[in-house]
Amino acid sequence: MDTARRFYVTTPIYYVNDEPHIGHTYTTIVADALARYHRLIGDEVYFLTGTDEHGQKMQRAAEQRRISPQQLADQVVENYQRLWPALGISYDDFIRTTEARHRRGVYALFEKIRRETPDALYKGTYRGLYCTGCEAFFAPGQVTDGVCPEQGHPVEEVEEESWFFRLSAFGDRLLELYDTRPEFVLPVTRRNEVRGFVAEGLKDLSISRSRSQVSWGLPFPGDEQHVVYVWFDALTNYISALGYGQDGAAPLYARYWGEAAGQLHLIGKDILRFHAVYWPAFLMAAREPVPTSVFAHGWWLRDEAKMSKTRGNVVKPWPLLEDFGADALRWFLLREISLGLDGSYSDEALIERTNADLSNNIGNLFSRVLALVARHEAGTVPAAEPLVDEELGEAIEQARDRYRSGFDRHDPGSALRALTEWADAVNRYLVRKEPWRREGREQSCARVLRTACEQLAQLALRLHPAMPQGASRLWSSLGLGEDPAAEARPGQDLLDARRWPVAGSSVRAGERVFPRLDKKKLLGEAAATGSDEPTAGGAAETETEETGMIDIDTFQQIDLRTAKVVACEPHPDATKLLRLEVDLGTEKRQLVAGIATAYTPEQLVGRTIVVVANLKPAKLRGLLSEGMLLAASGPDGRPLLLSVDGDLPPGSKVS
RNA sequence: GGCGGUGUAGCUCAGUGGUAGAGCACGCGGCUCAUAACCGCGUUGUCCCCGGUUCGAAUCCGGGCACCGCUACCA
Repeated sequence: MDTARRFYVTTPIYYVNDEPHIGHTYTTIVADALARYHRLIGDEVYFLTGTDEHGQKMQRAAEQRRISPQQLADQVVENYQRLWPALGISYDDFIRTTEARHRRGVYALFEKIRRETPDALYKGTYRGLYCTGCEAFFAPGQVTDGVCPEQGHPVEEVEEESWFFRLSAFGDRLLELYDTRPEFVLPVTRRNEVRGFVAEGLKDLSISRSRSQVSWGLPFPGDEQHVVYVWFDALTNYISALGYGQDGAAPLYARYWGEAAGQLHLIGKDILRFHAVYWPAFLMAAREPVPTSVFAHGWWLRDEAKMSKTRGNVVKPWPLLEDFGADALRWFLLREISLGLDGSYSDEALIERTNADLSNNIGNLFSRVLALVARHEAGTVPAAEPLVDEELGEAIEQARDRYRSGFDRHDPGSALRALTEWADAVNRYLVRKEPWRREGREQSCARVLRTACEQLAQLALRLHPAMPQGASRLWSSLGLGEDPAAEARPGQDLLDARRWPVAGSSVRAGERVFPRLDKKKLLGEAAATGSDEPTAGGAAETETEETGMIDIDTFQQIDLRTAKVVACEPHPDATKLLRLEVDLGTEKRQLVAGIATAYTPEQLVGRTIVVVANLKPAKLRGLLSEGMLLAASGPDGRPLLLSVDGDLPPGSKVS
C-alpha cells in the first residue's frame, strides 16, 4: 500500500553558455536540501534540474569555434554536470532542451493547446525590439532600460510575422488562481507583485522567432520559417522531463504532475513572471494542471553591491568549493538568509558563520561527547536508560517543531537555526550533568552520555539535508553507518522517532568533522590573489553616501551636449509627452520629453537645447527616447528649457 | 506617479499584542570533557518618526521619512 506523499521539486534550467555562479548554486542547493528533507520524512521525491541549450548566443559561440551548436552544448553542459556532484546535489533527472524527449514534450504541449483552446495560438505581426549592433531581436523581458543585454546597444522597434499566444484572454483566470491558491506564488510579497502586474492587463505573447534571426531552436510546429520562443521551450522542461508527450503512457507525469503530488518550482526573483504568469497560462490553455507553488528567492549581493559581470564581482562556486568545501558553502548559503530575502555574500561572513555554527557549536559538541564515550565507556555507547531533564526536553521539542516548520515553509534558514539551538541545549545539558565527574556516579554518567549520543544522532540526521557529506561523517563517527539517509523509506517519517537506537554502537572519537577555518590565512590569500573586491570603489561610494557630494570624475561621466531641435510633434499615445528629433552634430536622435504642458511643438523647432547624450535609452509610452533634455522646474512644476547664450553648432560639449 | 516590501544592539540579522533576542565583537567570572572550545553574568537599543486602537504595541491601524523591488504619460 502506497501512502507516501509525493514531492516534485525543480530548479530552473540554466543557460549552458553562462558559467555557473553563486545564484545558480544557491537555487540548486536549496532545491537539494528540500529534496533531501522530503526524502527523510518519507515523501516520494523527484528532483529535476537541467540546462537550456537553444538560442542565438549558443549559435554564435559555436560559429566562432567552428563547431555545431550541439557539439558546443555537449561540451559546456559539463560546467553544470561536474559542479553539481561536487556540491552533493542529489537530482533525480537532468534535462537538456536539446534532448529528443524534451522536443516531444514541447510539441505535445503545442498539440494539446491547439486541440483544447484552438484560438489561443494565432499568426500576427510582432513588433519586437531589434538591436542593429547585434543583429538580433530581444524579448521585452531581456531588455533593460532600452538597451540590449548583449552589448548595451540601443534597440529599436521593428515588425515581423510571428506566432502569438493569446495571453490577454487568461488574465481573469490567472487572478482567480492567485486569489484561490495563495501558495501558488511565494513569498506573499512576490504574489502581490505578480497579481498587480496581471491586474493591469496582459498583452498577447509572441511565441516564435524568425528562423532567419534565430536558427538554433525548435522549429515551430507547422511553420518551418519560425522557431519556438525560448520561454515556451524552456518552461516546458518541467513536464517534458516527466515524459509528457512520449509514446504511450507517461508514468512519471501521472505520478508527479497534478493532484497526485505537490510541485515546487524554485526560481530566482528575476524570472518570476515567466513562471507565475506565462507558464500557468500555457498549461491552462492546454487544460493541464498548474503546479502547486512557484517560490522566488532573493539575490545574493556581494558585499552589499549587486553582482554583475560589468562590476566584475560575480562570485563563482568553484573557488569557494576549493577554499571552504561543500559543507561550509552549503551551510552558509542555506543558513545565512531567510525566506525570499536578499543576502550578502562575503568570505568573511562565510568563515564566521561556519566557525560559529559548525566548528564551535555542532562539531565541538560531537567532539566532547565522543571523547567521553571513548575514554570512560570503552568507545561504546552505553545501554543505560536515557535521562532527559525538563530543560533539555523542552528545548528539544521546540527545536523539532522549528526545524520541521522551517522546511515545510521552504525556509531552510529557519530550519537550520533550530539545529544550532538544539546543539546549544545539549551543550548546556552537559554542563548541568557534568558527565566528566565520574567518582561514585558512573551509572548516572552513563545515562547522560547515552542521552547525549541520542541527541547527536538526531542532529546528524537533521543535518543531512543541509550537508550530506558532513552529516555522513557525523553519522559514521557515531558508529551508525555510512549515511543517515540510508534509512529513508517512502511512507516512513524518520524525523518522527523520539529515540534512536544508538546503544552499543562503537564510536570514533578524535576526529574534527568541521575544522575551524583560519580567517586570517584565508582572507589574506583571497586579498593576495586579488579575488576579493577592490576596496577603492567601496571607499568612494561611502564618501558619497556621507557627504552627498560627487567628485569631478563622476560628473565627467555625464556627456552633456547641445542639440538643435529639427522636428517635434505630440506623442501619439500621451498627453504630457512630446516627441523630438534633435541634431547632435554627428547624428540625429529621437527624444521623448514630458514638457507638453509647457511648450507646443512649434515653439521648440529650431531651438538649441542641452541634452544628456549618454543616458541609457528608455521607452516612454511606446516610443524610444535616446537621451534626455535638461529643464528646470518652475514653482508651478512646469518645466523651463535650458538654452545656450549665443550660437553654437549642435553637438558642442557642455561642462 | 502607482503598488509592494524593508527599517530591531557597533556589525549581520531573528522575533512578535504582555518584563527587548541570537551570532560576531567587548568586559568579568566559571569549567577544563571538548575544535583558542563550552557555560554563566554583564555593557551597548527612544525595536525609523508622529498619531490612534488597547488594561498593555516594537508587534495591530493611520500618516510621514529612508532604502529596496515591480511598474509607469519622470527626464
